[in-house]
Amino acid sequence: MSRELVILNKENSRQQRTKEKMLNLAMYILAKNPNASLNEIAEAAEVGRATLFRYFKSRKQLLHELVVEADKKLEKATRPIIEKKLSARDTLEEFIRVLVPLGASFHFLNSEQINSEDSGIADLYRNQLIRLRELSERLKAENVVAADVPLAWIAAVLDNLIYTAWITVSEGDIATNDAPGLVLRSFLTGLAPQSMNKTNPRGFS
Amino acid sequence: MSRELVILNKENSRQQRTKEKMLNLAMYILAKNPNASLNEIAEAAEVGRATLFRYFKSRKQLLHELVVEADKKLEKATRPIIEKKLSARDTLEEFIRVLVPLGASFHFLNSEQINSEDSGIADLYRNQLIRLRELSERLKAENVVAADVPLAWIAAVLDNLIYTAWITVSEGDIATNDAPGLVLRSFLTGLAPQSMNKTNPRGFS
DNA sequence: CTCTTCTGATACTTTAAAGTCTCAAAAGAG
DNA sequence: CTCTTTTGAGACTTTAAAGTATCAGAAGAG
Repeated sequence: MSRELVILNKENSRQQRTKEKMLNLAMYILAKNPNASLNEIAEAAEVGRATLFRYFKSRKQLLHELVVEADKKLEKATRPIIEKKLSARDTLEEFIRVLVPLGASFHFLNSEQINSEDSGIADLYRNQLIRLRELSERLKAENVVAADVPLAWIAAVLDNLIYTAWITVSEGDIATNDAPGLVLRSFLTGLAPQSMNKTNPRGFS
Repeated sequence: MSRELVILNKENSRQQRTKEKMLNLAMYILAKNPNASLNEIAEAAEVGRATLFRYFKSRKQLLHELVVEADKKLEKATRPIIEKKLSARDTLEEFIRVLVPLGASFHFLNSEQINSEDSGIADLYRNQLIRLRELSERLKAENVVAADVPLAWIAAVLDNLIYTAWITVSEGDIATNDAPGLVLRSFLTGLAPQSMNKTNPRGFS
């Protein structure tokens, strides 16, 4: 008769791919509209509603897995950067580069929509906030950001610029490759023309 | 027997005040969480759920009135500025000053949550977008913003900075009076120190 | 104080989305 | 091709929020 009763993901099976597709599209849809119905998500992922429920026993669990997923992606993207022990300025630059394409995950984890109950999740959320705050502190300490700017403002602006970039790209209004440069530039020197002798901050053109 | 069957708002009656309280709190709550339940809104406004339904026959109508309200407020705040025919730079400054305190209305009207169906509303929404876009265009034309920055990015950043300011203030993280300055500064010159040389400009302490 | 208006509480119905179940058929593996 | 796994469709139940109705009592006007 049949084998295992447990659904075991076998390396890179069909199940694995289906699940990933659902997670990806769910992230995409929910980042844009946090209260999208499971119907919309299933439709976007091109699977039946039943399949969604086969892999996630409830909306809550889907959300949970998305958060864990988002955390994993962000961790994987940012840890190598931190380990390079660059200057705050260079860390910022590399952070922006990797975070803009992860805008959905990033904003998703940063948004408060989720943290209600679910103790384990609150930690990931808190970690994320702490990371942002730490970077903000270093930027101030190393004089990359002016001393008189409140920490809360630095973190909030960074978060929002990254999310704005992601959404603007995903709606086709600006080019993917322009986005990180625009974020860095907006954040550090603003959008006014660099009238004086200011040199273009390195790297971004 | 009793008088009018129609509920007629008599200048500044109790009804008037109740309704305004509900509209204000609804705006506040919904700006933070677009899918808050009517229960939460009623609670925040300190009225019974029944009263909410007395004044707004459905959630949809509440939303509708909120949009109209938001549009009125924004119109009232910005029209005088436009009529002054200032430079783009000064217009921007005055816009930011009046829009930050109206952050909830502003972002509410700008968010896409609503525009579904309801033809009349779509117009207000479109007008709002056009106003933002026009300002962005003028900023570019008058060289307040660098020529190579995409219009979509200017408008998006402006929208988001204003909303971020409002929410940061309303959560108590930055002072009300600091907010417009931070927005203008972030937008035009960014958060980096304004000094010419990279090393500490202020010498020792 | 008296009479009317307005409100809050509560119990009720309706609706839309969440969640369950079944089955036939598509997709893969051998 | 055959046999097994996995899926999509759709019918069904449950749940939570939307929406309705009623009524007793608070608030306000004269």
